[in-house]
Amino acid sequence: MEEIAVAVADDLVVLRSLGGASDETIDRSAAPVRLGELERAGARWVWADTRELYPELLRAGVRLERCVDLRLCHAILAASTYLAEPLQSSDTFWDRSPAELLEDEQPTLLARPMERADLDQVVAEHRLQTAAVADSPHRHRLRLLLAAESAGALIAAELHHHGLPFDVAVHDRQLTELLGPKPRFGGRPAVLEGLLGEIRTALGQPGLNPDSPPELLRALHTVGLDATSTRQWELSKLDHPAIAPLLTYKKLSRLLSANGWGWADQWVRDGRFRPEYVPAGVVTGRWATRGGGALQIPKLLRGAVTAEPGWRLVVADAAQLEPRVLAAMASDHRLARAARGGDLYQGLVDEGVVETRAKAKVAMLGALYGATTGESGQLMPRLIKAYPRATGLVEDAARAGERGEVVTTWLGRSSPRPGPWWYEGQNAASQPEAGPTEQRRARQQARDWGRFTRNFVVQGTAAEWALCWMADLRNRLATLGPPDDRPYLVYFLHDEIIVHTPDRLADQAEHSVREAAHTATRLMFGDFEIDLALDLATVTSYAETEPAADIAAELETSEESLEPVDQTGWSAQA
DNA sequence: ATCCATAGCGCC
DNA sequence: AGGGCGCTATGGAT
Repeated sequence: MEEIAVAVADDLVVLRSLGGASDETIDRSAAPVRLGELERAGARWVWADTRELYPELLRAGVRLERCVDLRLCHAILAASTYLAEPLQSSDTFWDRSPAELLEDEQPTLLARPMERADLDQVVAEHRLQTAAVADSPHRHRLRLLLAAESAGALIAAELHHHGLPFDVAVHDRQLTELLGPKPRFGGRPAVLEGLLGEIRTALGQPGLNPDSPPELLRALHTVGLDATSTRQWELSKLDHPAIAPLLTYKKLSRLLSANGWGWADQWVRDGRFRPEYVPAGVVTGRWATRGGGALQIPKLLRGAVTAEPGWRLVVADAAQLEPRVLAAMASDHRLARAARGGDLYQGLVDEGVVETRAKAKVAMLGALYGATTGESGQLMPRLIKAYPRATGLVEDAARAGERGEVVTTWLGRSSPRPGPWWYEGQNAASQPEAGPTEQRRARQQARDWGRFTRNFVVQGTAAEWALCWMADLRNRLATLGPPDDRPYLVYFLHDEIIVHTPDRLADQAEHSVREAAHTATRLMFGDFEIDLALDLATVTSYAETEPAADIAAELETSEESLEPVDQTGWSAQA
């Protein structure tokens, strides 16, 4: 496989085969054709930032199979405790994280062009990274992580390029059903207007604006309700005729402002919702998104996500991904046994750890998030007794965070350190003259950071699994059908994917989704027996998955066949 | 007019 | 008094 370094200037693209030496300079407009040729000859692309060039290649119909996104990889390697020596670039160009760069890109008047690396910088950084990884005691894990991260960069661009099929007519119908018809000249829809009247009457405040929390709070006080906030869960405990319409109003008003007609006008074009995906936009390695709030499409509106005629949606999510990943990380065979089958929480009940599924869920999430009080905190001792290895792993991560240390995911993404103020606070509190307030605050801050690091290792490793899953899936799908008529990814959200597939290939797409999950599990955890169960459905509308998934989670356990999987094409295996 | 922090709620 | 986000409206500050 030939590695080709790529640097982008304004109108030019420079290529250098890392096996040879001579550069090739082409017009940017010629890049799709030239890169397409080299791609077919088996190139792997090495560049500073996938976003520099890949979107326009996609627009020109060129899909690439493999790349190294040096900036994303640098961010990992600059922090990873898996490196024997910290990555030392003398070139500060690479110090700027992807997230930082995105800040710059905010659509302002001063929109600066993206900072660019030249070809020598690209080649030097690639050498540096390759050498650093080769020296690492965990080189296999790091190579897998970097391959997955880079594949993610390609996938993110492709997801944006394709967009999620979204039917604005269905969306309009749903909104109309819930809110009343779209107001023709602005203003509130009829249903909201009606609720507003009820609220104002019940509270005796004809001019009340319930969208203003302080104003609403004052109004509640005047009718003798002593609420301390206007949060849903607090309001719902109050007994007053205004409460019911108020809660409905808040829900619908939220829906209107976040995902109403205006939202659809702004974000849906030509039947596709195209958020921008930001790989590693979250410190744990999860992706972020920009635009349209793609991380929070309300379940209420998922019916508007529909396959095109002759196509279907394969919707899959990894059930209870985080506790399963934790079991594998900790080699906790007993937790892995509870995870066998579709429902890990039910597994805890069957193993006699807790009495009900609901308790199992609360206890497990409490362990992952660091709950100390309430029902979850009460259940912790039983969880610790039953699963000392799994709980021990997250406890260790929490303790490390409380000491201000760095923790690292399974494949090698390390946590940031708290800011200087955090260490100063800890230091001050440990002095003999420190006051009780000072000490209490420092302990609080230590525990807060511990909860972050506790969750970091699990959330981050789950994100790695999801990346491996998607990367392998992408390659499998690329082998099905001709380019214009084959399944492709259209959505990703932490542990859930949607594939848009021609009807006739739906079965193969489903199969690929399962196989990719097995591959991801095997690549990350080798022979450790852990079942990463998928909830999977082929549907016409995204909404069809919801009730089924809920019922399945409550009542059933689905069996997964563990078939052997073959070689993967995207990861750097040793 | 524009920036910023906060409250609140949606998702995992 | 549970981890991670994005987004909107509000209201005070500039």
